[in-house]
Amino acid sequence: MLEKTYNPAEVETNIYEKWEKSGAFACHPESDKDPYCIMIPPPNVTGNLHIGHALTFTIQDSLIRYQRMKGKDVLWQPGTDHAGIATQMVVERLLAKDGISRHDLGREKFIEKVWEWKAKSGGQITKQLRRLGASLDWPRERFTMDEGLCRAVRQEFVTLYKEGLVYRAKRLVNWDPKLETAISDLEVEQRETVGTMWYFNYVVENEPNRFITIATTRPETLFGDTAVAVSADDERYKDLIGKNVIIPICNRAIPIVADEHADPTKGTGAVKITPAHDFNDYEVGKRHNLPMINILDSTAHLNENTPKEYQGLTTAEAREKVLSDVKALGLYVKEEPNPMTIPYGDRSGVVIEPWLTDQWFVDAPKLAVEAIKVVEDGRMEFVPKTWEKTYFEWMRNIQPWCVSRQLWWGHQIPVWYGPDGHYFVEENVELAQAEADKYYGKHVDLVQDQDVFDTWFSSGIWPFSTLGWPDQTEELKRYYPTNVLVTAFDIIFFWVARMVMLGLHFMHDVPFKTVYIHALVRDEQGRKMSKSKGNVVDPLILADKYGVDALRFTLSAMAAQGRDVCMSESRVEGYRNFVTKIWNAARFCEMNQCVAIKGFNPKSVKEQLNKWIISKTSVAMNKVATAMDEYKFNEAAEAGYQFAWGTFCDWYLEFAKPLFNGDDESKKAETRATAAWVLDHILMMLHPIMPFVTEELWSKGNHEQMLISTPWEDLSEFVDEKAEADLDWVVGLVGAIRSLRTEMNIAPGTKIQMLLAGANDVEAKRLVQFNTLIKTLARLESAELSTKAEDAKSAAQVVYGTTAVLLPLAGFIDVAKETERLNKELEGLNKVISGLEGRLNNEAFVSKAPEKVVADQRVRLAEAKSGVIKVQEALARLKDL
RNA sequence: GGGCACAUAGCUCAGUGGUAGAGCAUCACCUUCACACGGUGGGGGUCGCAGGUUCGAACCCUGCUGUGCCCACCA
Repeated sequence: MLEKTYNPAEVETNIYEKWEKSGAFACHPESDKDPYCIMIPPPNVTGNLHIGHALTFTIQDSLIRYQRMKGKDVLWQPGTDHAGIATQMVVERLLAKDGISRHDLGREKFIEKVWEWKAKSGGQITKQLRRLGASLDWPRERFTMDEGLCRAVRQEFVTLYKEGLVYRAKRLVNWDPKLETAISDLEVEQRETVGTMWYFNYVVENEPNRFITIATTRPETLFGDTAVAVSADDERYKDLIGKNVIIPICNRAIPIVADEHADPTKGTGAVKITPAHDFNDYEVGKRHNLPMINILDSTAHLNENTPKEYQGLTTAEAREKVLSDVKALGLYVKEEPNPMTIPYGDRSGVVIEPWLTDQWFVDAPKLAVEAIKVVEDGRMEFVPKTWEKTYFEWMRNIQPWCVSRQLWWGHQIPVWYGPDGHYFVEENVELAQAEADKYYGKHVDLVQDQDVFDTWFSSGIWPFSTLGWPDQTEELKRYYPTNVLVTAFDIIFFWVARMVMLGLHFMHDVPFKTVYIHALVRDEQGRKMSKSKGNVVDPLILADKYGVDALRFTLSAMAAQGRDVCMSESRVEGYRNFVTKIWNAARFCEMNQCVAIKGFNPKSVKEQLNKWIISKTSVAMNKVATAMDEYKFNEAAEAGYQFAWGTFCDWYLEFAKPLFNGDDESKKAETRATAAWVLDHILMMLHPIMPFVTEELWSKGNHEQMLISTPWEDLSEFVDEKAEADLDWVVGLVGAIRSLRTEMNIAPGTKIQMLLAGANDVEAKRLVQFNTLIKTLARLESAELSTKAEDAKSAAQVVYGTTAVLLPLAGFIDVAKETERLNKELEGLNKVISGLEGRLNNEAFVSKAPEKVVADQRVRLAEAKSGVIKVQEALARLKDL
């Protein structure tokens, strides 16, 4: 006997262990089934499951479970990411608590500490994935810094280098002075602020009374100025071009150059050029061969290229000092507020400095060509399609990708330098040493590049590195390209684009055929969740409180395409109730000895009621399947919910009650078997979304295998339109009677008579055939055909299709109230009629609209008209009372 | 500055040319022998605004208003 209420916490752990131990999650490369593969977007190894994870992994697990049931050989590849910057920061913060910096420890010791941290907290996220029910093929779990993947990353880099797609260059990059590393454009966050524009005079060399006024938002960079640019056409400065001006404070002479960058309409039309600290100025500097003076050290303090009294100051301190010094020199003109955006590091939160350094770059523009083409020609598609525009937009404007990071945690770059700076790009030190020995003609000591790769450089090859690449494994051949990548839009650029470029380059095929982009999870008010706002919803707390199934169902039900998912606890509660409802339905079936019969043939059932529910089951299964095939998870969830609750529980089980308790043994047996069969299929169709309660209930049934491994059945052959029409009519009739009863204020327990007027042969037959069902559900003493006009005397009436439902209630009817009610009904019907007539009298509508639509409207008009007559008759009768 | 979304019931959202929907909330009645985490029945919407296309528009087109996001620029 099932417990009175379902206790999710108790069963979830047990069921998951059972699945995992049984090997139900394992892929079978040797099988002859069609493969289906999803690569998990590897979460940060030291991360914690947040609500966004819960959504993306629920979706993936639903797809995986559905495809597994559909008979595919499924691989859901698990793994975690070393997440270079994020992880290094966490460990540095921990060390800082003891007053230690990573530099105190040294690189080797520090990395040891990170591995220790990983060993300690690295299992957290995979435990949480299990809690969520994720059916990942765990024995295949990979880590972006495990031995195989390290080898793959080295090969990736060396191959790209030898193909000329990787190069080393001294360039202006986004420099994070807190983390002391270069970061990519994508890791820079632009924040809007109101800054200040300052105007200074630069005195013209040898002409003490002449000066040029420049405008700047960064006065402190003046020590790095190497020119002042004006427009060649600017009349104000034409004669100054070629002359020098003197930088205030440091009194260095720099030339005035003509350059297109200077816009006569902005500022004063004269702009100071600081090539080493501004991306635009850098381009100007290159055009005019200007020196590039770096005035900052790696922590954004002023360096030895600035006057002594400035050295060691922060940029903010330097700015104040420059301002007061310039004012003291009498060269200050004015200042005004200036709205502007300032770059911040998305991890460190500090202001990013453009800084001139040597870095490794991947020739992304070249790799992007094919990556654009595959989406254009449909070899890869985005769902929803609208994201393709975003993808194109970015790919067509892609910049070289800086892949080196001045961090310690990550894949150290496989480049070795000789004493003279000559370098050797090889997969390991032995190969590099051999090359170096050859090159120098003797043994020399090599030093490996101190930098590591951008994390995305390793996750970019995730779809094939996890399958064994560069070895040509069976798995690689079988599961690449994968079927779908599921992710939120925020990492299309970071990750998706890189995987496509690298997948196409190394595997000569797309990494996945479909990219499904789901919504971001927001709070109830639609705000982005963030720790600082304190509106973070912890999925695990919800899971503990309401059960994982309720959480998963909520996320699926809200995962409509292209929308944000707003998480509200009341929704979770509502779906927890649904889980309970299923549980109780199963309990009810159990109480009535509804046992699944092996070899039960739905085609053999005789009762129309049973044919009806079997047909409805078939339709529901197909709805769920279609929705899953189209990534419409909300529709899949809704179809299962409506069928299980709205059809099976609300109607079928109620209909079945008298049969369960009836005397007809064969009817009883058939109904019991049917109920068990339908319940099993409800468990089946809900399993991908709510795996735990369904498996638990399945395990109590008469089954040899677990639900997770049970094939999804196509039940299309059991659709029975006749049965559906019959019972749907009964359902509608009962609804009409119930509604009328309530309006007439008849106590729910009171049994009354019902007469049906105006029924045709089919309806008359149904009334007889389903008499017991109708009486039971509508709480009637009798349900019969009306044969004579007097039946309608003192009866309350409601129109149902072309029939009239009569409840003889002599003495109970409040004439005034009933008149009002009928008039309201009449009004509604007349409104419908005038609308339909207007349409049908329109020549253009009748001739141009599809036949089916026109015919449909005619039927509705006829129904409404017969309804009007019936209501009018009822009104006339009331007058006689 | 360029681009992409979005605006439907009190709330959260489905609905892409043919009778405006769901869940939650709300109201009334019901402790009926699976379930009060329940049952039954209600109420509630000029589908952001203005035009246009169409026999017919929440849906397609144009403009407007508002909201969100992305990218770029910013002396």
